Amino acid sequence: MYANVIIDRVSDALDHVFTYAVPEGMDARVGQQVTVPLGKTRADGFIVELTKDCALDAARVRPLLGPRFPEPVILPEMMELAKWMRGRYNCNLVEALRLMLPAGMRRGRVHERVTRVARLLDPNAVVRGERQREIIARLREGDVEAALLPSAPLRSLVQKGVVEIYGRGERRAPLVLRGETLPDPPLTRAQERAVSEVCAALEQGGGRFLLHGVTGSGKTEVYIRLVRRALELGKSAVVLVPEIALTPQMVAWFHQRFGADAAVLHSGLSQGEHYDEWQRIRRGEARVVIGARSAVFAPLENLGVIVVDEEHEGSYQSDRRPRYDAREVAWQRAQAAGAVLVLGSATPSVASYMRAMPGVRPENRLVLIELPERVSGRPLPEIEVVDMRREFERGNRSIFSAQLSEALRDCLEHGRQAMLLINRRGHSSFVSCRKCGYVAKCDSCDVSMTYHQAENVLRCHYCGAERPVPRKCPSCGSPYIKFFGVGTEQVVEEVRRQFPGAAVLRMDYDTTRKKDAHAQILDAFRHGDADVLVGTQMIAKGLDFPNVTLSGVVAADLTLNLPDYRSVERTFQLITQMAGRAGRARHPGRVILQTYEPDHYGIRLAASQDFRAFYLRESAYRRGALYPPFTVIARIVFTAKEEEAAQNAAKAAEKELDEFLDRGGHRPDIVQMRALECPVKRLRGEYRYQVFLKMYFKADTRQITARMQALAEAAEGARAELEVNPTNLL
DNA sequence: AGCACGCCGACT
DNA sequence: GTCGGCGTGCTC
Repeated sequence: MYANVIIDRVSDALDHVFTYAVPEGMDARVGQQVTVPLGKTRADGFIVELTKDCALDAARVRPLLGPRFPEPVILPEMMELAKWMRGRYNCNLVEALRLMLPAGMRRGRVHERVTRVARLLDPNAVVRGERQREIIARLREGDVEAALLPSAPLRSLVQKGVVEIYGRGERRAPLVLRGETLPDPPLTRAQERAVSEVCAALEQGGGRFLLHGVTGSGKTEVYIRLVRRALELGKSAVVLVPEIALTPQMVAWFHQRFGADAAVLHSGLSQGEHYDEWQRIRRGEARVVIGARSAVFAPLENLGVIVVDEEHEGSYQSDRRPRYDAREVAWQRAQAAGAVLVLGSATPSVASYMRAMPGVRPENRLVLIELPERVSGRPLPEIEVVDMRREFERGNRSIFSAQLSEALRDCLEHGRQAMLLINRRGHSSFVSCRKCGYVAKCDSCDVSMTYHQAENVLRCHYCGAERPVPRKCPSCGSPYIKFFGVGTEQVVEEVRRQFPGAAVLRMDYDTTRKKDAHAQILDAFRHGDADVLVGTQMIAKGLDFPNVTLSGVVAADLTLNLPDYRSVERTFQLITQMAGRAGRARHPGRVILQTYEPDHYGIRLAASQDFRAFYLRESAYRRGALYPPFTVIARIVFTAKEEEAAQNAAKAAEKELDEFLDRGGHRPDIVQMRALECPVKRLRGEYRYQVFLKMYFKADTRQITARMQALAEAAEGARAELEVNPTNLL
C-alpha cells in the first residue's frame, strides 16, 4: 500500500504529492496527518490518497514514519474541497488544508495566520556579506517580514545569532454564554412558506436559495427552523454570519435555541477554545456550527444545510492568502455534500440577485424566496429624501436639514430614540488652507488626514499615523486653516448644540476599539441611557432597538462617489439597512435621507425601496460598463519602498502577461489590460502599482489567473499579490 | 520549507 | 589553498 502525501510546508516546490510506503499494520486513511522522512530531515504531511501500486521507481519510495493521530483530521470530502480551492484560488493544497484545522493542531505550535518576521538582535554585528549588511541596515529601521528579505543571507544571519525570526499573530478574547433552550416561536405565513420550500429541497438532497427578506422579516427564525429540520433528518448545519454580527448576544441566543448541539467558531476564540469546539464538531457532539467566514470549513459530516446570513457582506471574502470567498466555498461544499445552500439578506448583492433572475443557467441558479413583510406587521417606514442643495440655498449652513432637526425634536419630545448614520469617523475629513489650498496629507500614504476632535489630532485612516493639528498653514503660514467634510464627531457635536438636553452616544471604530466597548455602547443605548446613537455603518446592520423611531442618513453621498464600481450598490444597501432600524416595534418609524444628489438612481430607488428596479438598473450599468458580475477583474498589486521598483515590477509583469495572452489566443475575451498606479498610490510608506485586467468569464479565465499568480510569485524587487474580484479596489 | 551542492571572491 | 557567501535544485 502506498500513500500520496502532501507536505505541511508552504512552498511551491512542495506543492505536489510525495509517495511513501505504508508500513505493515498501519491503518492509513485519507486525511490522516503523518510524519514522513524528507531529504535529510523529517516533515509532517497529510495523506491525500491511498493506492495499491505506485507509478514511481520503487527504489525511490521510502516508508512513512507513522501517524500523528490515529483519526484522520481532514474528512475525505474536505480533501476534495481543498483540491477545488487550489484551482479556484491559485493556492497550494496545504494552504487550503490549513484553513480546515484549528490553530495549534499542527505540531502543537501556534498556527494562526502568523507571518514570519525578522528582528535584529545585534545592531553592531560586523558581517562580511554585502547582502547581509543590506539586511542589517533594513532591520535597524525596524522589523521586516522574512519573506521580503533574500533567504540565503538571512539564514546565515539567523545562524550567527545576529537576527532572529519570530511569528507575529493577533488574537482577541471571546465570551461564550450558555443558557436554557427556548421553544420555537410561531412563524408568519411567509416564513412558513420559505421554510417548507427549503425543507423540501433539504429532504431531496440539495438546492440553492436566495432568501431576500426585508429588514425585520424574521430571516433568522427561518434559518433556525431549517437547521432544526436538518437535525431531525440526522444531518448537520453551518450558519455563517459576518464577523461583526457574531456578538456575545448572538452566540448566547444560538445556544438558547440549540443547547449543546451548537458550536461557535470564530477568530476571537483562544487557541484552546477553538481546538475544543473543533473537536466537539469533529466527534459529532455538536452538529450545528455558527461562525464567521472560516466556519465554512467546520469538520461536519453529513451536512444538510449551509446558511450564509447577510450574504452581501464583503467580509466573506478573505483578505489573506488564500483569498477565498466563503460564499463560493459554501456553494461548492453544499453541492458536493448534497446539502442545501441558503444565501440570506435584506439587501442581496447584485451578483447573487442576478443569479436568481430568470434565464440563468441551472448550474448558476439561485431560487429566489421573498419575505416581503415585517414580522411585526409594521410597514417599512417611508424614506424622506432631503435635497441638501435646497437647504444651502435657503441659508441653512448646518449639517442637519430643517426636516431632520424637526424630526429629531419630535422624536426626543416623545421620549423615543434616534439613530444617525454618517459613514466616516472623526470630525472633519480633510484640513485645508483657504489661502493657498494646502491640504494636510499623511506622510506615508497618498490620502488626506482626518481631524479627530476628541484627541485633537490629525489621523490617517489608512495607516493610523497621527499628527498635531496645525494652527497656521504649514505651507504659506496663513491662519486660515479650515476643516471640511463631516464625520461622526461633528454629528455628535451638532446634536449637542441643537439639543443640549439629549444624551448622545457615538459608535465608530474609534469608540469600539477597546474590548467589549461594542457591546457596552449597544447595551447602554438599549437601556435608554442615551437618546441618540451616532455611528458609522456598524450601526446600520441588523440591530433591533424597539424604541428607535427615527433613522437619519446624514450624508448619503459619502459612499456614493467612491472610485469603486460597487459604490452605488453599497450605498443602496446602507440606506436600506439604515431604514430598517426605525419603527421595528409598536411605534411607526421615520427615515430621513440627506443628499446632494436626490436624482441619482441609487438614492431614488433606495428611497422608494424598489429592490427589483434597483437591481435591474444596476445590472444594466454593470453590463454597459463591463464590470462584474458580467466580467472578472483580476489584478496583481506590486508594493515596494521605491516607486521605481513597484512600477518596474508592474511593467515587467504587464509585458509578460501581454505575450502570454497573445500566445494563448485569449485576446477576444480580454476587455482591458494595463499596468498603472493604484488609486491610493502610496500606503504605509510604500508605493503601489498594479497590473489590472478585466475579462469575460470563459473557460480559460482560470488559466489566465494562474498565469498571473505565477507572475506575482516571480516578481522581483517588489512584493506582489494577485487579487481576483477584490472587495477593495484601492 | 530546509538542506546540500557548487561556484565564486577573499583571507587566516 | 580553505572558508564563508549566495544562487540553484531537490526532496517520494
